Amino acid sequence: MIRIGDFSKLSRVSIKALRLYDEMGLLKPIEVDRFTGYRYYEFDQLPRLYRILALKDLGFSLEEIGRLLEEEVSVEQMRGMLKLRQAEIRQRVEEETARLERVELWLREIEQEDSMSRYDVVIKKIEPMMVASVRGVVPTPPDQRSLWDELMGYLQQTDARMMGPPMAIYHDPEFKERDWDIEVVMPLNEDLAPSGRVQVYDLPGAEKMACVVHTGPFAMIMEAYNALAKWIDQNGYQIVGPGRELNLRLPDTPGDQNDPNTVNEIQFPVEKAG
Amino acid sequence: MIRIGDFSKLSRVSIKALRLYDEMGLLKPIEVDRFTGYRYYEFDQLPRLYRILALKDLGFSLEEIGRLLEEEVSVEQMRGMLKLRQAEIRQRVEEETARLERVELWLREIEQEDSMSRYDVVIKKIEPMMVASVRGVVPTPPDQRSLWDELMGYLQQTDARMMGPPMAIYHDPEFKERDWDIEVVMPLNEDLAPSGRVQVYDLPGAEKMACVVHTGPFAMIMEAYNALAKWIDQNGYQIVGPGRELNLRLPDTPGDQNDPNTVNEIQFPVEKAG
DNA sequence: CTTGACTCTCCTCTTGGGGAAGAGTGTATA
DNA sequence: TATACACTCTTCCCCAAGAGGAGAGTCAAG
Repeated sequence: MIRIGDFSKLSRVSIKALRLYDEMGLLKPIEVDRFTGYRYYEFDQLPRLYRILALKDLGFSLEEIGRLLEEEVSVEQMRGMLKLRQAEIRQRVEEETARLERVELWLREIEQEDSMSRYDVVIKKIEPMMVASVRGVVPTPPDQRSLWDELMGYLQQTDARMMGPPMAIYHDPEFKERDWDIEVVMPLNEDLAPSGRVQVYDLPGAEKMACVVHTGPFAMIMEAYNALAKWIDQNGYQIVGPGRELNLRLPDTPGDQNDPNTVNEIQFPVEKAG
Repeated sequence: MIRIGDFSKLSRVSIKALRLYDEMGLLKPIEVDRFTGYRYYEFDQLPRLYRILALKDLGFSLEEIGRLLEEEVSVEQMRGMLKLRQAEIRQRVEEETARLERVELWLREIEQEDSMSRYDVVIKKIEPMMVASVRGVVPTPPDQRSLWDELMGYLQQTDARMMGPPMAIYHDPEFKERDWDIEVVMPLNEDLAPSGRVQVYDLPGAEKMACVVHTGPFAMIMEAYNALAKWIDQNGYQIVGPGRELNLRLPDTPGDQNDPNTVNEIQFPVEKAG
C-alpha cells in the first residue's frame, strides 16, 4: 500500500488527476482511511491506470473512459466506440486541414497586397422568409428605382410590416451590359394577396450563403463583389444561385451613389465545389 | 440604430456572443442606454463583426482577436501571428493524425485477437536519480540474486534510504541464451562512497520511456516484453537504450516465479523512428 | 392598461484538471 | 518527547466561449 504521492511519482500522473479519477470512479484507491481521508493505492492498480491513460491518449473523454472500463463492455461495444472515435478524429483532421488552407490564403494575400483586405467573407445559413417582390428587366441597376416605387406603392396600402432589410436579387446568371433581370424584395410579417406585378411568396433560404458587407459609396460596390467572387473561388466554393444585395442603410438623399454612409450586404448561395 | 436582437438576426451571431464581444471590447455597441442598459448597434459595425468571425474561423482565440483588431497592429505583426497560427495548426493536424493511427491500431488488434490486450503502454518522462548499483555477468536472469545480495549487504551498513522501487537494467543490446550483462539498481536519497563492485552515481533519465506493467507470475513476464516490443514497433518508435525492469511488488517467498501477486514494470527508452 | 416580445444582469454549467488556502497527518530528527 | 518538515485532506476559484435559465425591467401595439 502506497500513498498518493508515491503512486503519482510512480505513474507520472498528477495527484490532482488521481483524485479526480477517484471522484469519477475511474480508479478508486484500494483503501481510504476513514478518519484521515488518506488514499492508499496498490501497485497492481497501475495497469488500470495505464489503460485510462491509453484511452485518454486516443482522445476519449473521462466519462467515455468510465463507460469503457466497466466490466460489461463487450468487444463489440468497444469496437463501436473506436469506430466512432475514428470518425470524429477524421472529421477534426479535415477541419483543421481546411483551416490551415484558410490561414495560408490570408498569408499569401498579405504577402501580395502588403495589406489586409477590406472585406471579410462569412458563411451564414439563411432561413426562408415571407416576402413581397416585383421582378422586371431594367436597363441598368440604378433603374431598379422604378421597381421599388411600384412595390412600395403597393405595400403602403397595406398594414404589413417590414421584417428585415429590403434587398435586390440579380437573376442574370452572367454579367450583362444592359437589360438586367432584377427582383426587388421586401420581407414581410404576413401573407398578402398579390397584385399586378407584385408577388407575395416564401423566399427560399440557403444552407450556405457567402456574405460580405460594403460600407461607403455605392459606386464602389464592385470592389466588394470582386472580393467576394475571389474568396468563393479560392476557398473551393462555387455559386449555386442568384445573388442578393441587401440595403442595410440607404443614402441620405435617395439614389446618391457617393454617400459614404451607405451600407450593403452582398450574399451568394454557395456549395463546396466538388 | 438597431437593437441587439435585430443585429443578431442580421449577422447570425448569437446575442450571448454579441454581449461577450462587448464585454471583451471586441465590438462595443455604438450606444448603450444609460438607464436601461440596452445595447444599440449600427449597420456599419457589421464589417468589424465579420472580421471577428473570419479570425475566429482561422482558430484565433477571442483574446488574440482583440489584439489583432487594435489599430496599431502592423502588417508585419499580422503576418507573425498568422505564421504562428499556421505552425500551431500544423502541429495539431500531426497530433490528430498520429492519434488516428493509434485508434486504427487498436481496431485492427481487436479485429484480429477478438479481445483487448492485457497490456497498455504509456510514454513517460523519467528523471535522473541517484542510485547505488552492482553490475555483472550472470548465467541467467534469476541468477541476478547474487548481485542483489551484494548490493543490499552494502546498503544495510549505511543509513541511506530507498527512494524508489529496486530495478534491474539489462545491458545486452540483443537477446542471449546465457551470460547476461545485468545491473541491479537501488535509488537512494544521498550520495555514498562506492565500495568494491558497488557504484554510486546519477542514473540518467530519459525523455520518453515506453512503459508497461506486468502483474502475475514472473515466469510469464515475457508476454509483457513481447507486447511492449510490438507496441514500440507498431507505433513508429525505436529502442534507444537498455531496458529497465522495476520490482514494484516482490513475491512473498523470495525468488518464487509463480506468485500471482508479483508486479513489475518494464521500461525502454524510445525515440520516434526516423 | 395589458400583453407579448425583447432585453438586462447574474448565476450556473460545460473539460480536465492547476493553484492556493487552511487545516490535519506522518515521520524523522534534536 | 517536542518539533520541524513533508505530505495529504477538502474546498474554493480559474481557464474558453459561450449556452441555458431566473427574475426583473423595457418597448411597442392594440
